[in-house]
Amino acid sequence: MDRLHPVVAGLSTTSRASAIQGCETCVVRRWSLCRPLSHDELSELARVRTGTRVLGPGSSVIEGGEEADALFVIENGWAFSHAITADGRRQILEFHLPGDMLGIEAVGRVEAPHGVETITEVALCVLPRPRLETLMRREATLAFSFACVVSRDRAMLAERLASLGRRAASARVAHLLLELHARLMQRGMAEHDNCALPLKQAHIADAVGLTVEHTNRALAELRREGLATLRDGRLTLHDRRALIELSGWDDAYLKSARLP
Amino acid sequence: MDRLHPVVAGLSTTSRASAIQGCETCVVRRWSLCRPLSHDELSELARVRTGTRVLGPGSSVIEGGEEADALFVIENGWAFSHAITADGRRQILEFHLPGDMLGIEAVGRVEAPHGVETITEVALCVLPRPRLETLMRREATLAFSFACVVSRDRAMLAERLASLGRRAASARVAHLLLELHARLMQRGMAEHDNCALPLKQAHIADAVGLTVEHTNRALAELRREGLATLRDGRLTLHDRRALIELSGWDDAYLKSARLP
DNA sequence: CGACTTATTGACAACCGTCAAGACTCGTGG
DNA sequence: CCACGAGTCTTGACGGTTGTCAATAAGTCG
Repeated sequence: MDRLHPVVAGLSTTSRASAIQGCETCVVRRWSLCRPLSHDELSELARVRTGTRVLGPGSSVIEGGEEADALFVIENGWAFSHAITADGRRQILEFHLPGDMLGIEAVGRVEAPHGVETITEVALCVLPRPRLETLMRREATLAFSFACVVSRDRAMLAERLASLGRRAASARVAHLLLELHARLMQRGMAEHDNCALPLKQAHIADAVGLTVEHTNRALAELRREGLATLRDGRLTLHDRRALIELSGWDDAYLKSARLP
Repeated sequence: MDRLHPVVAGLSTTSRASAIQGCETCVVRRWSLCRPLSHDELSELARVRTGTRVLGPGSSVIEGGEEADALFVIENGWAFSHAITADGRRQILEFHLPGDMLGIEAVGRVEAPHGVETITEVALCVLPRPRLETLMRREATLAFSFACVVSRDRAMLAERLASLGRRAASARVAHLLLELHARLMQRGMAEHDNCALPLKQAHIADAVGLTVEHTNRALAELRREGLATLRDGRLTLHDRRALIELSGWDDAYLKSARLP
C-alpha cells in the first residue's frame, strides 16, 4: 500500500480552480452538511472553500497524529478512516462516500486522531479549518448542521461497535454490506439489489475486525447460502430478508431525520 | 435489572428546583459543553434548563428507539449508553461521567438510537431538546461547542472500536481501565494509581465485547501479573507502564484540546 | 514472461464462549 | 442469632469460532 504524502498526491492530478463555482449546484449538497443552509450562508461557505482537490486511489488524505489544517467534503469517490494499533494492525473505522465529511474528528483539537485514505480516485471539496471554524462560530445554522453530521457519524460508529462486540463473523460482514448498500441507495448510487463496491476483502476484514482469510470464508458462506455475492467490485444482494435476519440489521440509525 | 420508567424513577427522589441556581457555579462546568460559554450565553442556557433530576441506580434515562425529549448533563454519578442486538445481547457503547452529556446521539433525529441507564445514583441537569436546539440555532458558540463535544465523544467510540476489532481480551480490558482512570483523573476523581470504579464485571464484559466469564479470567490475569486489581468497587493500577504496553494505550484521543 | 496483488482453500492451534458448579457477599425474614 | 435466597464473582472442562501458517490459483501490470 503506497502512502503518498497528501500534498504530493494532491499535486499529481491537482486542484482545478472550481472554487469559483457556487455551492448551490453542488451534486452532493443533498447529503452533506450544506443541505439546510440558506442562500446567504451557502455563499459564505463558498468563500471558505479553496477549491477541489483530486487524489488518486490509495493516497493519504489525513495523516493520523498530524495536524489537520483542513476539512473535506467528498464530491466523488470512496475513502476510509482508520486507526493503527500499537502492534501495527489496522482498524477501519468508517467508509466515506460522496457527501460525507472527512476530518470532523479533528474539530476542537489540534491533531487528527485518525488517518484517512482514499480507495478510489477521490475529488474533495477543501475547507481550511481555521476559516471554517471561524465561520461556524459566527453562523449558528452551520455549526448546528455540523453537529448533526457528527452526531449521525457517531451513531454509525456505535452501530459498528455493537456489531464487533456482539455478532459472529458472517453476521458482521452481512451487516456491513447492508449498511454500505443502504447508504449508496440514499445517494442514488445503487440498484435495489446490487451496487458497485470497490472494496478489497482486506478492507472488509479491517472494518469488521477479522482476518482476511476468515472474511473470505464468511463471504463464501454468504455466497453458498445464496444471500449475497461480492465479485469484481460489485455487490449483489440475493436474499435481503435473510441477510437482515442473519445480521440483525435495522436502518434506523442511518436516517438523519429532520435537519433544520 | 429493574427498569423504571425515567419519569417514575425521577419522581422517586425528585427534581429539586435548582433551575434558579445559575450555571456559572456549576461544579461540572469545566468538563462540559458549558466551558467556553460567555456570561450572557450561560444565562441563556440557564433559562433552557428545567432543573435537576435525580435517578436511582439501575434506572433508565433514555429508552432506545423512543422519542428523546431532553438532553442531560451529568452533575453527579455514573451512567452508560448501550445498544441491544436483535438476539437480546447488550453492547455498552460508552460510560458517562460527571460533566458528560447524555442524548447527544438524538440530536438531528426524532428517536434516540440507543438507551442510557444509570449505574450509581445520578443527578442530571435537564435540557429540553426543543428549547436547547432553538438556542443552538441562534447561538453559534453553543452549537460549535456542542459539535466539539460530540466530536470528542466520537473519538472515544472510535478508540473502543479499534480495541474490539484488533486487541485480545486482556488488552481490551486493560485499555478500558486505563481510559476510565484517565477520564476520572481529568475530573479530579482519581488518585494517580487508583480510583473508585462502581462497575460490575458484567458492565466491563458488555463494554469490551466479552462474556462475563472471560472478562473475569482477563481481570484475574491482570491481577496475577501484578498489573491492576479491581475489587470492591475500587481500581488499583499497580504497573501503569505494563498496562500501557499491553493495551497500546495512548491518551491523545481524550485531550479535547482547545475549545474556543 | 515474470513480479505482484488479490482471492481461495486446508490443516492446525489458540482464543474465547458455553455450560456447570461452587464460593462469597449481602439483605431479608424467621 | 441463624437460615435462606439473590446477586456477583470465580473456576474448570469442553467445544466452537477464529487466527495463523502455508500453499495454490487467478488476475494485473510491467
